[in-house]
Amino acid sequence: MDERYDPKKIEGKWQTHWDATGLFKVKEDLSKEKFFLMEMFPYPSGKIHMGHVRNYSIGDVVARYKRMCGFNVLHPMGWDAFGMPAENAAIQNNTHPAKWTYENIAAMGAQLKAMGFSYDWDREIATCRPEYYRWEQWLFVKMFEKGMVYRKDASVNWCETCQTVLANEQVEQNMCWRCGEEVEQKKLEQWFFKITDYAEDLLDHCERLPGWPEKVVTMQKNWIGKSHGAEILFPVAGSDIKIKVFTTRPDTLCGATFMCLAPEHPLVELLCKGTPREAEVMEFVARMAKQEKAKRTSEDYEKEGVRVGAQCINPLTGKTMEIFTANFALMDYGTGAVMSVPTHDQRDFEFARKYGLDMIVVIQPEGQTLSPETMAEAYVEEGVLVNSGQFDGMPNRDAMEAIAQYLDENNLGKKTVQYRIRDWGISRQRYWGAPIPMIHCPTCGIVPVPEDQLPVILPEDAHLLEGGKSPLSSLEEFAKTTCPKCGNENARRETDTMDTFVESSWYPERYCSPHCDTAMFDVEAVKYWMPVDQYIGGVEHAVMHLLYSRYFTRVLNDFGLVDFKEPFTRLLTQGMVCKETLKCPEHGWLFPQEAEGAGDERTCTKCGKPVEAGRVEKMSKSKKNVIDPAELLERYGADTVRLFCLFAAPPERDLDWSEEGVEGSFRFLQRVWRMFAMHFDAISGTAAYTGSPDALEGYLKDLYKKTHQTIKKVTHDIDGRFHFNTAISAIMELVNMVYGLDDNLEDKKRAGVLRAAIEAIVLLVSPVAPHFSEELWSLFGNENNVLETSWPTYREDALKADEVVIVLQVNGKLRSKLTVDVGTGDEEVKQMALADEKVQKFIGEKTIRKVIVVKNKLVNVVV
RNA sequence: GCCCGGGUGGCGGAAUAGGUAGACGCAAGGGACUUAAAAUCCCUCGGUGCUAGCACUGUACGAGUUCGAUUCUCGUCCCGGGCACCA
Repeated sequence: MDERYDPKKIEGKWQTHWDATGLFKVKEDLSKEKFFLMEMFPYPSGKIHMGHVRNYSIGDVVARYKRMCGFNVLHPMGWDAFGMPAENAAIQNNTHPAKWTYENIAAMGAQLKAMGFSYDWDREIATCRPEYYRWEQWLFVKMFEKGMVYRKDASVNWCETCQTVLANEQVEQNMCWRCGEEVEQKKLEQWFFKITDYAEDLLDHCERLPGWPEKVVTMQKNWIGKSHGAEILFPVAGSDIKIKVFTTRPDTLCGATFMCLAPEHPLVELLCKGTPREAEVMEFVARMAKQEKAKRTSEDYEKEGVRVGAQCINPLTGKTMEIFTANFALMDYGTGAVMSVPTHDQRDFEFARKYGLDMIVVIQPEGQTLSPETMAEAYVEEGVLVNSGQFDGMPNRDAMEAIAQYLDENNLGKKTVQYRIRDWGISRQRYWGAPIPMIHCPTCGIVPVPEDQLPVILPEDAHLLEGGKSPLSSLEEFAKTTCPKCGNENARRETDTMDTFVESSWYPERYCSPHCDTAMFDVEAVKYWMPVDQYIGGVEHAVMHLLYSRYFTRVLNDFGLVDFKEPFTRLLTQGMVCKETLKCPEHGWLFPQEAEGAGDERTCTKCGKPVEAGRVEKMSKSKKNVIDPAELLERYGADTVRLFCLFAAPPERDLDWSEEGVEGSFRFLQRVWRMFAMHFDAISGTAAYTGSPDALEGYLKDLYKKTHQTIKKVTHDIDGRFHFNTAISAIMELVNMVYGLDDNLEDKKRAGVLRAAIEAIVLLVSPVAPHFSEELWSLFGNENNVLETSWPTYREDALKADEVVIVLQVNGKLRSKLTVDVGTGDEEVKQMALADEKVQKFIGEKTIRKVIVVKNKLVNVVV
């Protein structure tokens, strides 16, 4: 064998071999226990980045480990292939989104193969292919027929730069999540999925996701945002109109002294119409429509409102309340109307002070008397009701229930719950997405495309328009159609496409039978494989993608297509890949090669100014701190890159990139290779020793035990815990021990024990460095692949040590150590401890008050 | 503001039913091999003090529980993330 480990000589060879023998292909096999492992599929942006490498390296370790443990492992990969970057790139490079996308898929697929990931590539999917989105359209029609999809004219988030509508989740700090442009409001006819119908179920099952990180579950719960309260009707003075409000504090009802309506509330216009206030109110409404969302996020946000010129009646006290329209009242939460209780709500308090409105205290804290004149802020704590008629004296917690019940009995309101989550707006005014399979007929209205006419294929000959606007509406060959119901020839297709989160909401199911052309998926295959046993991806998808997937699974469940509700049993969210940044006071972010010198002394090559070593931050092009996996692959090979990604940090934590660390990982593989080569002749003709440790002695006995202890540790670290860094550490320790081999060539069992240790090392490291292990494994003369070999097992009798070190403490401080046989009696150990010279010294003249003995661990003498 | 995480050597990180703090790796220093270098192998490596073997001290900071606390409790500070006019 070669003296040196050269990844170039072995990685390509084994990749070809694995591919040719179909090693990674799987099919349903009822005789085996299944394990469905998925990593989040990538957007085909051009080439893979370190985030992908880390994510997929983690996944591949689990896949290979589970496979060796005897599981039938489904480990697929695909492409989240629709989306805006393709359009942007197409406009920029004068190409077509499809061409750009398919080329990227080919390039990135080759890179993933070069990483040696064990995907069943026969199951590869790309969401932009009609074979895929066809079934999404099919489901859309089914959902439409069942009333799970609807269309409404809605005020939506509009990004002028991207010329498209954004979902609430795609708006961050009122900026577009992709381009950073400020988001405006625009009214458009939109398609919505009724995800709110499932709000309660989605929330409820949050408690039943024990395999998910708590953080993600919490974020989902916050997003759904359930609050308990009551709906209350307030009659408008001198009219039949009643204003419905939602409140979480029905106990404060008697303190409600005014009412605030959202500017978009239909009653605002109705109530002010024909009054002297009309002009001012409508001016306010128009102003709010323009700036409301932008104002919401500004720091120096000011509560403001105008009187609409009408009053309503507090249903409990009969008092007249002024009606306002105010900027902080939101039309899309609750009922768009707020009963304002200035004494017990800080926002209402400020509003009332500003406009000089009445305040009535209705909750009195124990041992204190609040009065509206002297209050500096709203009282929001617990207390007892006052000024509330029949409810006076009642603790406010009880009053919530009592008042709600009273309202219900008198038809004035009812107990209810509200959710923060809104229906999922899926319409996108974009080209590169799945067409919404609907037809607008002048006579029949909205008509779904019949099943036998699906898929509605996205025309690939469309010319993209400057500014990113969708060309579909102006593409007559596409838009013009006949109504499938009445044959009207002036019907037009829906030209909006679907949010790309729709595609990723059901791709696990598709992986189970990716070539099924008679249905969304083969129900039996899904029954076998689903749900996904382990899903791995970035925490940035904690809300949107994961929530939508959970929702879609429920929809499929309602259609009887799947028999489960939760798609992902276990979830691992891995941390980001970060690297040091460099900043020049004049030239901003610098590439590493733009700085000269070392450490804190570096200077900018352009201006000579001292370079500030910035913080370690997530790799990004703009900060010029990215590492291209392709270069690493070329220099070190896939196994080293994989090893470093797994060794440098536990998966859920951020990983700090270190060039020296990669170098160290490479050195480790080199070291193992050398160890193997060094002992190869001595052990190649021998079988690994598998007997009892008691038949061995000295170093060989220790090495044998260390081997089995390592197998146990690595197994436990990988299985469920995912602490690959400590697993690798353990293997390194074993390797170090083999290096410390004392050359007692006389011992006949030497070769066998050595072989046992080295075989274990090769197998244990194989999920991390598969090509490397495969090569060494084959040098042993094995015919089968490592992946077809069983994961090593350990002997219980080889785990326990013969002797243990007992820590001797005096008053809790370490003073000495003692080596005794395992299982030495407490009393004997205690006597040995007391007789210890150093212990004696620290006891000195003092009296022994107590001696604590912990078996096989320590003795603590208290004086 | 509210809700979650997290603060351990020069660095990445180990160790928690409370029981030797710093595994493993990186960086650094020393030695061996070599004509030399690279590569490799071995050793040292939290801080302070000296009589060089010890002693003291040390897991963000301050208290507490305990024979014993990185681990449990309370308070403070800092960092990261999520939510935030949600009625």
